[in-house]
Amino acid sequence: MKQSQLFAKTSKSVSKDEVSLNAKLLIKAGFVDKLMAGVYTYLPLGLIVLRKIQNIIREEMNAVDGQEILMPALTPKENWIKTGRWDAIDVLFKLEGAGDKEYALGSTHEEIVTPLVKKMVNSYKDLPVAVYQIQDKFRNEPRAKSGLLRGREFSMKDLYSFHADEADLDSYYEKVKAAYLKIFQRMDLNAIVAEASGGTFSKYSHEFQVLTENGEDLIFYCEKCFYGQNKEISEYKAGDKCPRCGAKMLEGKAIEVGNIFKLKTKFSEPFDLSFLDKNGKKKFAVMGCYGIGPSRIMGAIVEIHYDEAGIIWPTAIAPFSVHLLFLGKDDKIKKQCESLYNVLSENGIEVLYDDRDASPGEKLKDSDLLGIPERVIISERTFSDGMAEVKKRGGKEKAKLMKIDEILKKNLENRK
RNA sequence: CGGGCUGUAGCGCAGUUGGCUAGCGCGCAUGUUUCGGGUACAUGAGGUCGAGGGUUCAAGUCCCUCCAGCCCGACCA
Repeated sequence: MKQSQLFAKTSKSVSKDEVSLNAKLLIKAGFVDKLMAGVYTYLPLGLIVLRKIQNIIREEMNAVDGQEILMPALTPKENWIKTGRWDAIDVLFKLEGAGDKEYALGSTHEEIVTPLVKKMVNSYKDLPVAVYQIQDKFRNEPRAKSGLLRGREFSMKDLYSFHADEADLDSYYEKVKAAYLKIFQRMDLNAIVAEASGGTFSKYSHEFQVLTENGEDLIFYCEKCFYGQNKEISEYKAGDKCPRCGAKMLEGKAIEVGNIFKLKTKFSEPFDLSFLDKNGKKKFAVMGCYGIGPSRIMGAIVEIHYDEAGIIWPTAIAPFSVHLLFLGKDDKIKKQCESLYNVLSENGIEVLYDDRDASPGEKLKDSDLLGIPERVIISERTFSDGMAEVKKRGGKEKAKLMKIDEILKKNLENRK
């Protein structure tokens, strides 16, 4: 992509009301635009990042036999009445339609997925089954805040699993837990699995917490084995011994990027999601639900991977893998730069090419701000013998000169 | 939802005890200039002063109501 064509531009300053780090950087760099408190537009670069996050999640959900579906965000009141959550969920957005019909914008989808699965499942032979979707959720938060971390409309992946018995739920639950850890690893996030309130159905749910000063949650975690508990339920204090390995427990602020629950039959009972077992006996399906917030992940990653100059995207979710800069005004050199851009692009390398007629300083600053992992500069200074300067964003290594065709070769290899 | 702060050009801000045609910087347009860390100069476009009401000869400025944004707290199924 040519930077001169990019719809969204960077800005030098950002509204003084933006205090949260992720909002400041993402707005300044032109990844998102705020429409109102807790509601954001994803601009081209931001949308690429969001989609990459969602795709990693999608791959890992498919790998645990999740089947992707897409349920409506607009949902009928009756379903929520059935479970008593029409009044119980105070962040539910409610609205009226034609003929006095009432609706809710989905803040979660148990009320929709359970009757859906009921239509497909009659026998123990139909179980287990797991479906998921990646969709915007709506929650009427009394106080949206912290940029992408707590919004009123936000991207969510929600997986629901259905089992013939609790033992099967338990083993699938562990599988999903492992898949979640893999997802966060792939995005360079160190997630701690923390025990949290399990509601009325099981002792604990599990939260995936990423340590950072700007986190909303307080957790206790073991410095060695990373066993963790949310402070809400924890009886530990900093300095206690870890019950698993005996090392020291620490206290830390963290962002919750995922949460998994064993719902058991809480929803299958009201919707009569039942099946006949081997003995022809009617049983309720046993359920689990598993959520990850891609937009919140995007915010969390910025909160963690940045420096004074801007964002430093982890490779797996960076909007582009190479930021190619042309500095100077020599047309011959610019042509060389352009042909490198063409060759890289034709070979499937994701390149953002700064072809703008802007000063070197401006291009370099913008490049830091955008945070693309590798920067390649072609200018008069480096151009002798077809050389270009290559530098990793955020790394400690110094820039090095490479032949232009080596850069191509290296990128093709990296792609494998 | 309670408490606090804020609202003047796209963004950042100034605007004195109410007083004339509402300014500055960035950005934007045009021209010249410069070209490895937001180059310099010139010219220019851009404003319901958050909205409504009130006080006054006169309101960006004072008063009331509302709206929006941010922060702290509560909340987070």
